Amino acid sequence: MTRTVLDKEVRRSQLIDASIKVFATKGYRSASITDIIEAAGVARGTFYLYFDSKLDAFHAVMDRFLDLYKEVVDRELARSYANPLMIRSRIRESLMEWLEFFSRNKDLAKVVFREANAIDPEYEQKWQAMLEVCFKHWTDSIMRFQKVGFVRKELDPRFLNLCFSGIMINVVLQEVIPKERVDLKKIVDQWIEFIEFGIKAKGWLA
Amino acid sequence: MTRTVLDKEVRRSQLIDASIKVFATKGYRSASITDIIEAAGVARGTFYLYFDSKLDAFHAVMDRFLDLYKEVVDRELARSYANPLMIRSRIRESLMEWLEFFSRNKDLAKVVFREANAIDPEYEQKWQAMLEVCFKHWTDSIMRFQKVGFVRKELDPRFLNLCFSGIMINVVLQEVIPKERVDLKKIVDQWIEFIEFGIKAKGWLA
Amino acid sequence: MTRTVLDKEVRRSQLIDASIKVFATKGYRSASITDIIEAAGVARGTFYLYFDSKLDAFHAVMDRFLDLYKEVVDRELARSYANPLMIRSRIRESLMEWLEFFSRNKDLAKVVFREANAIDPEYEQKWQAMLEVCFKHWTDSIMRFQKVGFVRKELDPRFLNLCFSGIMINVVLQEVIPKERVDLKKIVDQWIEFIEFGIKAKGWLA
Amino acid sequence: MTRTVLDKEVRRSQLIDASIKVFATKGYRSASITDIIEAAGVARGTFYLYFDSKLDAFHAVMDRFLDLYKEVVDRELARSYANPLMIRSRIRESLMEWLEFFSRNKDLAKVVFREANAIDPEYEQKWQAMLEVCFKHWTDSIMRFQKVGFVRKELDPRFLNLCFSGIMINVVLQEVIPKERVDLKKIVDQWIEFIEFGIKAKGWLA
DNA sequence: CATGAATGAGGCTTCATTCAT
DNA sequence: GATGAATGAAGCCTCATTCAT
Repeated sequence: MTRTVLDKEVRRSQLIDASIKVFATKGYRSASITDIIEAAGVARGTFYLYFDSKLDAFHAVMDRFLDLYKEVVDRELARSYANPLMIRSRIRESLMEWLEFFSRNKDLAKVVFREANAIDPEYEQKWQAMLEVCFKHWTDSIMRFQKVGFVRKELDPRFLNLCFSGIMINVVLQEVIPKERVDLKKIVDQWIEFIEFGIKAKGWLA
Repeated sequence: MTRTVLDKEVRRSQLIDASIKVFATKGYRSASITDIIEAAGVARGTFYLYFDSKLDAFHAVMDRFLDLYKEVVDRELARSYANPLMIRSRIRESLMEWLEFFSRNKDLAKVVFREANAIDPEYEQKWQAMLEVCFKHWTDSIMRFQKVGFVRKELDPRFLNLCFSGIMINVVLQEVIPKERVDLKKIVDQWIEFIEFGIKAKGWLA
Repeated sequence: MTRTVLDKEVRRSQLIDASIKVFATKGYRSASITDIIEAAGVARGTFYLYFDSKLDAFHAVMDRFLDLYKEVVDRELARSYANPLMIRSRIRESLMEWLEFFSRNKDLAKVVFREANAIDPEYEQKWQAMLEVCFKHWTDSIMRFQKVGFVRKELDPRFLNLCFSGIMINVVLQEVIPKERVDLKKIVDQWIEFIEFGIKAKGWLA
Repeated sequence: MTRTVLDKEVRRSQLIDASIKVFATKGYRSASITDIIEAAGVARGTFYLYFDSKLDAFHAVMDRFLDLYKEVVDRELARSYANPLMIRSRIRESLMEWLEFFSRNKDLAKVVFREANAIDPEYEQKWQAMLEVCFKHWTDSIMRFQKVGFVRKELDPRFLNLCFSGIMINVVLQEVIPKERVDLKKIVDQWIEFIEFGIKAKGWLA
């Protein structure tokens, strides 16, 4: 009907936005092209002008996520952990930043965390690659902290990473995303409290 | 084709088995009835003799899971935590049992943990009910341990639960399921070590 | 489950009864074997012990109808129309008897009249044959009445037959079958009044 | 395949045409979407672009019929019956027009008259509504003629209507539709002759 | 570039019929 | 004979993708 000519990148971005929203709401498999083009206010054919397929749009969504993700990682890498006295506050800052990042991009986080486990033969491969990118950074950090002496050496970094990412995913999915307003600071407090000292009460025998 | 008449319960069980395998491999949405009946070596109509629909088969899979799950819970509840000196070893036992349970039922675990987050309006309701059943028990345990004095009172049980279940899901999904042979004992050791004392090295300043 | 051994003819008749009821309620196409065996309280396999197929059962139903139909025809043929003075009352009797017949066998009538027009490639042929049997008798009667001089010779017997059967079908379908209690005598009165003298008022000009 | 883009209304009309033909040949229940799309020379998906379901297509067919039907009714209502001397010729005209209408739209007539009695829970409601529309007009006419004095007052209009519609249906179904060329005028002559004066020969005693 | 009608593979489900028990 | 589990062809419908305009 009314046809609007937009800058290619703008239109593409607009389509990715719509895809994110739709994938977040319905999940990759249940989402239909119709959903996406309706959300984007665009004709069917237009979708295929910017993506080769539904899967391709999904890839674009993940790439979008990766880009944003990397930004956070870069900021984190820029932070200096040289001063041992500041390590704890730095970790707190980092955690906060991640939570804020996921909180800012709820729909995107929804897609990524939800589809992450939803085995879909179609995008399996891309997923694995993406997860690797995401989690490599975390494992690296842990190992660095062990070298510095902040984290106990008897803990397996890979296992710790499983714990941390599991917590992150669960917290984001169950707390951050569903609630309108969350006190991220409180979450971080609990988080730090738990991972730093564990659950065991001080006085406990043995 | 050759036709084999089986006991109703046996056939039903065989179909559930096939469903579990297929759902584990492809996910609920991607799985087709064709996949299931091929996995079960059964004619199309036979499937509908035992289930009203694909969703119904999925429900049956979840019920199967719940039944097995409850067995573990029951065994756990039977265990006495009266003696404070034994609490740690009891927790170790419990953890081990859960890991063994998921390890024994890898496909089932795959389905449950993966679809758990996959937003599917179709089975949303059943899921919520199921998850509640599953996680209520964990939160209860944590609170009990706090009363006894084993777990620090300043930790929010609900948050701890998020952490524990996140860890469990991630560990099962990334370690237990994909690997042919896993040293569950080693995992439990790390696990206990981490959650009991946290990550922080003893001598660390501040 | 409980198996009852019955005389072959009895069981067959019981199945035909059930078929009639089901076909009357749902129509041939919508009726399922399941409907029939449930109505008959018989196992699936048993149905195929007595009929080759659903169509075969339908044929049996029609044969049942034809048999009953012929009985009425035979009784009618037995009636003498020799005395011209009695022709009108004889016709009245005949009409009454037909209406009573259809009234007695409502379900059967429903099936026959409804499916009569519902073109189903499956039973087309049998239908045509059946209709011919049914209506031949009527045309014969009309022609006989023309010979006797009761019916005007300028009326085409075939056309008259179309009229009569159309009226019969419509009256049975719309009046006799749906109503719990019908005053058949009243219907016959109107009927005779109409076909004997037509609609035109006596005094009407031209 | 080769793809032809048509005006939406044209394509829809083409699909209704195909539906009419298929429903006329096989009946609603036996007709399959495959039949219809083959008759229309269109892909499966195209059908669902224009109808929600098979039932929806059937509704469209009925609506098509109703539209045409109403046209005839309107023309009839426009005709004046004021002059008593012309009533007979007016009725003849009317009858002729109806026959011509059904003759022009044989397939449509087939569908309507045949499915009219076919009990199908699916379209029951729409049918009843449609039949009411169709037959109300006829009963009204009869009553008007009684008031004018043309039709005998002792005849029940409702019953007469059953007779007339029964005749119409039967004549159309058995004479007009199956025969390649029918002399409609002859039919109307016989028809008028019969309903006006009835069957009884003048001289007949009593 | 944009549009949206058209396509057809493939998914879910029904149900007449068969056959092992 | 009777039973009912098993079969699979065939029906309805969806939806990712294509392509004429």
